[in-house]
Amino acid sequence: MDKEISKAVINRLPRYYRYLGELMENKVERISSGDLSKIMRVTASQIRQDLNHFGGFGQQGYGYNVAYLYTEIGRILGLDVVHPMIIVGAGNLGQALANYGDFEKRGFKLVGIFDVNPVLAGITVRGIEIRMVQDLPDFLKSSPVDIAILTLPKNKAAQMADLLVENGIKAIWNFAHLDLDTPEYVIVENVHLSESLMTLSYKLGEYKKSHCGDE
Amino acid sequence: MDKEISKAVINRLPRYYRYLGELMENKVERISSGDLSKIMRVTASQIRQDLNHFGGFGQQGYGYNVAYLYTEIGRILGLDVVHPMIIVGAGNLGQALANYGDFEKRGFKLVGIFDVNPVLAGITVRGIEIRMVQDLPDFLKSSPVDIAILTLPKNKAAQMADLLVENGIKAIWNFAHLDLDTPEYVIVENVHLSESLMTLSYKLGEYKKSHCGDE
DNA sequence: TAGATTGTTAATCGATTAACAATC
DNA sequence: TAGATTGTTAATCGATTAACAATC
Repeated sequence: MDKEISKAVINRLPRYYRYLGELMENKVERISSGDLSKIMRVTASQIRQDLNHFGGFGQQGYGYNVAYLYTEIGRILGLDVVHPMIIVGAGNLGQALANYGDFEKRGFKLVGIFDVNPVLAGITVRGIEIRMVQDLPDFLKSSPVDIAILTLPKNKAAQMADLLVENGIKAIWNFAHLDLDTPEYVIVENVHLSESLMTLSYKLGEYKKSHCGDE
Repeated sequence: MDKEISKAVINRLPRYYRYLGELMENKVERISSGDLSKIMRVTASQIRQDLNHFGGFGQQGYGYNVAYLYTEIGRILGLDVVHPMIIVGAGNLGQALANYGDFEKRGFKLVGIFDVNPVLAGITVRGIEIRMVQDLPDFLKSSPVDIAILTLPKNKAAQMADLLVENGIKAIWNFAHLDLDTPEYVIVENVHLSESLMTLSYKLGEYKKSHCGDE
């Protein structure tokens, strides 16, 4: 059953899901890979190839049923299941993520917020009280948590990742600016914002070089 | 001079930069591609290949001078130049990014914050007053801005991108959950947080399948 | 000089695209 | 049935890795 699907394919799945959601909002019932390819600006071949990793969702001569495909991709992405999450690091970014309600719609349910800074203790964000990390081990014993969102500064993130793993966390959404050194079974998804911004900066430099006659 | 460097290489550059910065902090003066490959968990071949796209930074028999390579990569990434930025969308995420001081260290200087919500008018974030988007065209006429950070909700982001482009913005760091439809010369770097989280969710599902005997 | 390590070419691997037979 | 469009195999393209001659 397992053919080991490549990272490139997985990364495209949420984008398909987003576009299918939009098609549904626009009451589009069916779509061919050709039409979808025009909207998404990828090749029809890639769409068919990608989807077929997971099964034949389409029908020759007809195309794909939008609602059906949307549901199926949602299921593949695990959006049909509730994922309890905690945020570790209740700074600006942690609080911003806590306040972002859209995650909940997709089954990502925030169940706890933790920080190391006593000043934050007891403050409530979106109805959830900020706890101290000392309480984390006990909390994890009594509440199932699928995903830990790590929004602590770099210098505290490494040891916190260790603590999370020791206490049974299997998946970390890492916003700290370092690569976590976790056991291979732990799933880490990095969001390195500063690296994204540097990539943008690089392209800007290329653009300016080509448009201002420099070099 | 231009051999069109692939996106994969560009995306790795900031990571090299980060590791070299850490080596400098640890007073490491020189490093070989072999040693760096062990630390970064990539092949030495890839490191040499990547760096050689931009010139010969190393020396046979010696390796690479850490400080020199760090500076050079910084220059390639455009970190030796100040990039004035504005934030458009002063919600939780916009304010969190505004408060993140590390960008400034790398030359990314926040010069303005804008929103459409009058309630936010006049509130100051990190010394910068939130302005209304009506003032945006005038602001851009009088102040040079390299990068616009778009942290508005999806339904307002598309038209705001148009407005930004009309007023001369050439680069957008897009946090809105949609693909912007901008002219080809505009540089767009997307940070689709919900898609990153879905990817994590997918992997979690795979993990659970393989460990809980399901399917 | 001898040893180390780069820069660079060649080989491999994987991902994308094209093509088309199967079939709705 | 005829036309459309998928599922899937084959061809192409690009990126990664290996190898090694050049050279510090």
